[in-house]
Amino acid sequence: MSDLLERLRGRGWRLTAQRRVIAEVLDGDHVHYTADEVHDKAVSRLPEISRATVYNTLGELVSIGEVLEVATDGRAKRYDPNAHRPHQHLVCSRCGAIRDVHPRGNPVADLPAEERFGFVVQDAEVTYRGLCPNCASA
Amino acid sequence: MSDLLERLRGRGWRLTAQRRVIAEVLDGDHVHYTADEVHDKAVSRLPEISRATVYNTLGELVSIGEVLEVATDGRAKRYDPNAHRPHQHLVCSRCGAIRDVHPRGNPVADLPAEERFGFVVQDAEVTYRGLCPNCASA
DNA sequence: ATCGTACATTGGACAATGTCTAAGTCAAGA
DNA sequence: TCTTGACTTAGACATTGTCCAATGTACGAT
Repeated sequence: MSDLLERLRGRGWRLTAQRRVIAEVLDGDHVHYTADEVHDKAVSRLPEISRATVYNTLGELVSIGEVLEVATDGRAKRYDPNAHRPHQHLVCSRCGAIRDVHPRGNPVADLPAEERFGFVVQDAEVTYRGLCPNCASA
Repeated sequence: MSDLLERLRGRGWRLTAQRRVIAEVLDGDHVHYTADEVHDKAVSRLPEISRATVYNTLGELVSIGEVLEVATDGRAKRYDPNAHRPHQHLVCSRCGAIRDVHPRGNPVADLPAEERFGFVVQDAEVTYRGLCPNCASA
């Protein structure tokens, strides 16, 4: 994620303190914060950053493909900085914990032509559900 | 869906006019309404039905497994009456149209043990994304 | 057939998440 | 350093969902 700011500058983005802080918050593996969580963490580094900026910036990062938007539970969307390497998600149905996972094979290939209804299928998003070690033992 | 009311009675549910109307609205294949869409359609048959009843009833139908809850886009959840036969969803990224589809194989089998992080994996939900015939030709 | 009661429904307040706008601020090129 | 257009801000507003106290009603018991 350290070079995200460089990539953004290459796209003509202005490098503001707000964008720097948001990029820092989104750094790491298995990071899947909601917009408000990103905002909370950003506020602790830059107290006057506004919710609107966080929403705007996340939306822009998603639309240029630097961040993935994940809707695992119909509640708030979560933002995943690991957009450069394809992966899927494993979610605990009890506590909501999320891990990035890499299944074998290509799910799109498993959809037969006669099940495509004339759609141009671009990709597939897989959400595995189960119980995390903590919740399974409780 | 015609026998849904019978199954509900078997579970000790009271058969109210409201529940009957909601069951009627949810009848059919490729039905994926949001709660408010269900409410709108129900209102046209039973004008005084309230939003709270629709939300309550949908929530109960989901918790007993008669209806599936689908979060395809992080907006409103959609409700799928085809809970008895396993299937996945194909969504148009442009207009949001949804079809039920039946891929080959079992996606859970494609997740290697070393990618499970100690989770007890119960099932997998696959969302195929692409363009529907209308949007693809436009 | 009617009655009593536990269950269902209602409306409206509230909560959570997300969007929009007008006005002020600032990064970066000239 | 100046200028300017992009960025940020605060807060109003929109959408989706939840909760609660008051009211209504389905259905077994009488």
